[in-house]
Amino acid sequence: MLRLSKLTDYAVVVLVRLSSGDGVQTSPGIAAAIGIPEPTVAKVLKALTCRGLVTSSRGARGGYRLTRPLHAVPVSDVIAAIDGPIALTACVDGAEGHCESQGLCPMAGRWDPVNAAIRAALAAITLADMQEAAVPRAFRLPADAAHHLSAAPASIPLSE
Amino acid sequence: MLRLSKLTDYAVVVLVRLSSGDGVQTSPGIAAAIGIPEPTVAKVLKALTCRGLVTSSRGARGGYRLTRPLHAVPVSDVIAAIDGPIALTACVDGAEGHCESQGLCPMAGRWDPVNAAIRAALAAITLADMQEAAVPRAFRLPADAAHHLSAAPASIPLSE
DNA sequence: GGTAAACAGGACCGTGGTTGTCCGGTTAGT
DNA sequence: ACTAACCGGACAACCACGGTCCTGTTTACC
Repeated sequence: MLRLSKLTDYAVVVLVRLSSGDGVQTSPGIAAAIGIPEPTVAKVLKALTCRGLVTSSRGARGGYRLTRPLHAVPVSDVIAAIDGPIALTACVDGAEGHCESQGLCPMAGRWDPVNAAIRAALAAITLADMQEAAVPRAFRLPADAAHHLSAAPASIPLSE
Repeated sequence: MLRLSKLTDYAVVVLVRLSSGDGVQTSPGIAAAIGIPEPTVAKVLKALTCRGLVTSSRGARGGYRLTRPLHAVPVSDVIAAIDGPIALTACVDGAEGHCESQGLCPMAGRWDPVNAAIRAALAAITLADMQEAAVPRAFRLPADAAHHLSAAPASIPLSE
């Protein structure tokens, strides 16, 4: 299914949340606002900080702040921050010491154009694009909504 | 890493192999030619047959044959055959009864443009494009090639 | 100066999906 | 009739991801 890590989905939600509000926002505060367990939010924010998408202030009254507005953050950056480099297979660029055993591999490097195409596609979409995209599909709570709430009260699957 | 299933990689190799040679090719024959265990090749071919990318002839002298030339097979078809529908998250199109718990989910449907972009990118690349892509990078056997051969003799990681 | 709030950076398991294999059944040539 | 090959499903081992927790370290406030 070309699976994207769920953490990446969380990251997008967190970043959008961070864009609302002017000051710094704490990890527990964000977690409460978007309904994701705090440790998970913290892990996401940690990764985003490493990649420079957000800045952190330590100590009491600390928190996180966006370094760029949403329209300057391509989705590819978020994915790269959480999932690592964007590549469909590990057989790319800097892959050394693997693959091509006994020279039989007839596909060495063939995925490169595919990877490049996907990278380009993801770089062209910013978080602002995603933010203004189809919201109407949300809030269509089906009849069994209560069932789901009781079934999984703690974790809130966002785009699951 | 935006992981693509390894089976999909195999599928590409299998299809390229099928394009060489005029008649039908048997599953064991293909397996021997590309160095992948036969059961795995059979599983891949099974999925490709279901999606109509190859046709099968049963019985003795049976085998598989391409239904389309490589330049008419977009990568998206191969991925869809093995990995299922192309979507970064399960929160798409026909996803029902999940997600949007208690209406908190602020990102419902936001991944749709991203999915569409990736689908378009993958549909624009055919197996012929991949076939004629960078072969030179192959056969650059490093010094420790022998080590790898002895380390993993049975399975041959193609684009791993 | 002390305390509390918040980030930093690990380590830690449970779970689910993928991988790879195997088996019996069916079809069609020889 | 026999054999070669596909068909369909089931099954175990493995690995990565998801989620949690714990121990520092930093900083603001009392």
